[in-house]
Amino acid sequence: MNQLKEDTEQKIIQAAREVFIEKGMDGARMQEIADRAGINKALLHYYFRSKEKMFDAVFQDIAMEIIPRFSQQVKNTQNLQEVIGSFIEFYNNTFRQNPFLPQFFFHEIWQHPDKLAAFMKSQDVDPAEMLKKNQHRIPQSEDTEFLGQHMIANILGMTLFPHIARPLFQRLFFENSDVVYDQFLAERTDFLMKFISGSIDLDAVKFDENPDDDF
Amino acid sequence: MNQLKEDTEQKIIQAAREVFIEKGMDGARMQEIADRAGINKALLHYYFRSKEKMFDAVFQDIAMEIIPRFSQQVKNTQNLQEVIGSFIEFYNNTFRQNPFLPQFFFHEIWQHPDKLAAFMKSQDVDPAEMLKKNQHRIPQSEDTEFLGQHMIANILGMTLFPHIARPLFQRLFFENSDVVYDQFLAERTDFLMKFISGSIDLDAVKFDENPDDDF
DNA sequence: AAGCGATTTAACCAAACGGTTAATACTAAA
DNA sequence: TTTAGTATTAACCGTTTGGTTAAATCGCTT
Repeated sequence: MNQLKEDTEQKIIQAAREVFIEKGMDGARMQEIADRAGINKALLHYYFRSKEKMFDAVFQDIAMEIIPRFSQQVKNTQNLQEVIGSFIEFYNNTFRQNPFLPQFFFHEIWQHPDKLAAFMKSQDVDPAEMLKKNQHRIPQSEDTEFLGQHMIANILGMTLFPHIARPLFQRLFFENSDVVYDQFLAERTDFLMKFISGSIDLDAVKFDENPDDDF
Repeated sequence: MNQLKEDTEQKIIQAAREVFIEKGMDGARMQEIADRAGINKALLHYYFRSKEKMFDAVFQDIAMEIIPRFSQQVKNTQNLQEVIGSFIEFYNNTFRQNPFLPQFFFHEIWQHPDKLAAFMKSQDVDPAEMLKKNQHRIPQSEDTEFLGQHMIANILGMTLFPHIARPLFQRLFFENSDVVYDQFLAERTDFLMKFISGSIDLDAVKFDENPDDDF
């Protein structure tokens, strides 16, 4: 009985997860979640009292799955190269399996930033503190006091972008081919590592002086 | 009369724009749009037949405002440095004024990618073609045939990220201070230009070997 | 097999939603 | 000032929505 209960709860969470991620909190319908879970709609309210509470549970479920796994992966690395490498690989794997996930997270970032930040704190995930701890190892720049923040933004941005913009980017630059895009993503880890360590010569890159090109 | 008509139409579009951007297509309510425009709800259907058509109009309105302005700004530049510079500046300005805009675009990217791609084509905005035109000026790499795509992803990612993740990023790394974050954004153009041209020495950046740090 | 709490369902509900209608107010031309 | 078309509104409508309820079913204990 207890086993069955856990079972249904998991079926519901799984279905809710799919729908919430694909459609967003507002676009999701309780009926569709019930249908996908293969149960009656009233059961949703039996397990989770309201749509909002259900969404929170789903979010927690997802975050608990992603954040600690990522956190541990980073912990086991020591220099920047390693961090970046495992970081990019982690995201490539995660998002290839769950394409809607980034959009889902960004929606939360904008609609409930405090809740999200509080959740991270509650899980002892505190990037700022980690930055502070390593401040003395980051070279001082006369240009900025935010070198660490800039670099984190760079790495996150470059890693995430091909995933969060995939549908458009794939259409614009890869003839909408999944295969080619996956190839592009696969070689990206190496490319970024080289790019970040400054070994790619960009002075050679010049744009056409012909002014009639679009974009 | 014609003047008044244009007036109300603009009032509606303006209000709809706000609500759609803040709440998304699904989260937006026709009543709220009417309220913000200071008119009766039925008028919305008088000008735009349905919610969906109204959303399309709003989207077109926004896209027509952003894309050509950006397109022109890029056209007037010749080398990569200039492109990147004007590009970053453009986004910093645009998104500081419309913080919800990136989220809005990404939602469209995932929910209606074909519509978006078609719209760009209809506006003669074709980044792929521009890339092809300049292919011979991009250095050939033995590692990848997608150097151009990688670089565009890098620049877009690094530029956009601090905007699309702002609520969380600002809380985690800037004690949620608008002033400090704006300062961070302001110095970012310079930082990125230097970073991209490879003049920032990252070999000096090493992470602490102490394994008990979070993140 | 009877009893009992936990689980599941069909039927229902009030509120909110996008959209319609019919009547009114406005504007400009005659 | 009448008239005709446009713009605007109040009231209404059917549907969908998240949520409730009361009854049925299941699984276990005695």
